[in-house]
Amino acid sequence: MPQPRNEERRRALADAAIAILAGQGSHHLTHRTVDRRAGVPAGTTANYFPQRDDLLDAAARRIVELSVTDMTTAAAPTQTGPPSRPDLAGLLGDSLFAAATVLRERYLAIYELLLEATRRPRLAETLATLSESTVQSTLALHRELGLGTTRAQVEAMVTLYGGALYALVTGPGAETITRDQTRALARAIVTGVLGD
Amino acid sequence: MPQPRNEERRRALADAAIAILAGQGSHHLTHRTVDRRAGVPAGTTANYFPQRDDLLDAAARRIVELSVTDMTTAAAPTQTGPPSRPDLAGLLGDSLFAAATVLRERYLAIYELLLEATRRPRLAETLATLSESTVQSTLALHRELGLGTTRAQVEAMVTLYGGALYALVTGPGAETITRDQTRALARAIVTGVLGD
DNA sequence: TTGAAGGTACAACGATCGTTGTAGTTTCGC
DNA sequence: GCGAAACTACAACGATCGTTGTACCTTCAA
Repeated sequence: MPQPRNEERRRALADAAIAILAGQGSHHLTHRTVDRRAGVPAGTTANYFPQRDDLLDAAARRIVELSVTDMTTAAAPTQTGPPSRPDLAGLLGDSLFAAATVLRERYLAIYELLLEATRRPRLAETLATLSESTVQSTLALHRELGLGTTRAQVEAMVTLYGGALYALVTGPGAETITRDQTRALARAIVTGVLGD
Repeated sequence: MPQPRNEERRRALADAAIAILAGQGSHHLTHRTVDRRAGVPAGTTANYFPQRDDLLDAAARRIVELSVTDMTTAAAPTQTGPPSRPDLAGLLGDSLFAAATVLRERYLAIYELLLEATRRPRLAETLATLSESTVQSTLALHRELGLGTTRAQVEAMVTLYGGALYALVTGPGAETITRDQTRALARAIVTGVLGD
């Protein structure tokens, strides 16, 4: 066999699916629209992901892959110095800003998929790994910073972070988001959950 | 003319549309599925809301109507005593619990519509009134409680509240939500935004 | 060089979509 | 009562949907 499965093309199709989810919504995510967006002959997507469920799951798995890559590379260059609480809020605020602007498309797709996962156990399972990875990665970061944050606290922060991001990404004026705004939200999240 | 427009039937169709949005998602919201859900002859929904856009907007306007009704009736029986900060967090926590359980269907529909509003200015405008009403009502409540909360603070709290609700409503185990959990989230929101 | 296996392109199925048109029915001003 | 106006039911349009089947092509083990 040439390749067991054409992974490159699978990735391209999944990326096209993500772009459609963010740009047109799950209502317009079909085999044929993915074909057109990816610039492949009609029927290609149906060959790779015969059921619509397969297509949704492929988009979700691609998003998990992208997010995990981002998390591991972002965790790498943290210097070993002892950054304190304000740094944490600043870090979180900048992360929130980036997520709401540069990564807006990806998160719009995530929120589409999360809603769909309400009725699709398979999707829910795939996306659960994303949530778990985020908690794990955040917990590791806090440990690295010498903070004694508990898992429950991290989960609360992740919940509030993801929620605030939803509001930012879907809210009016998604182009008018400022770093001050996201920093204020992050500060509220950090002090609200961690105290002080 | 009998009635200028059959408001009762419009309401029934909008309610059916909301139920479908929450239960099957916007992908399955069609004229015909609304007909079936509402138990009316095929074609009825298309008569009342000829374009799909009209149907989405009708669902959104119905949700605004229901929510505003809830807010005004909930604001009524507040005794004039001076409840303090912990009461506020408790109030918000209980409200969060109710929203995530009894009102879960409505909020699932809202989050579907908010995502759709990203590409439909008309929907965005309708839903903006819901957000504005919530802020206004919350601001009035805080004034009534003798708290000097600013509009920016209320907006931050509403953002975090709506976001936390999204996580609760879409997250795994939507049936395992506890009042302790929502109270803890509410406390974090209140202290995070208001300080202390 | 051959053959099996998987990748690829494309046609086609019935079902459903969004939308429009058109007869019948009901209601109320006159 | 009578007629206009709105409500109602239903048929139908072309387009697209999800899905399946089928030929052709490429690649590599034998």
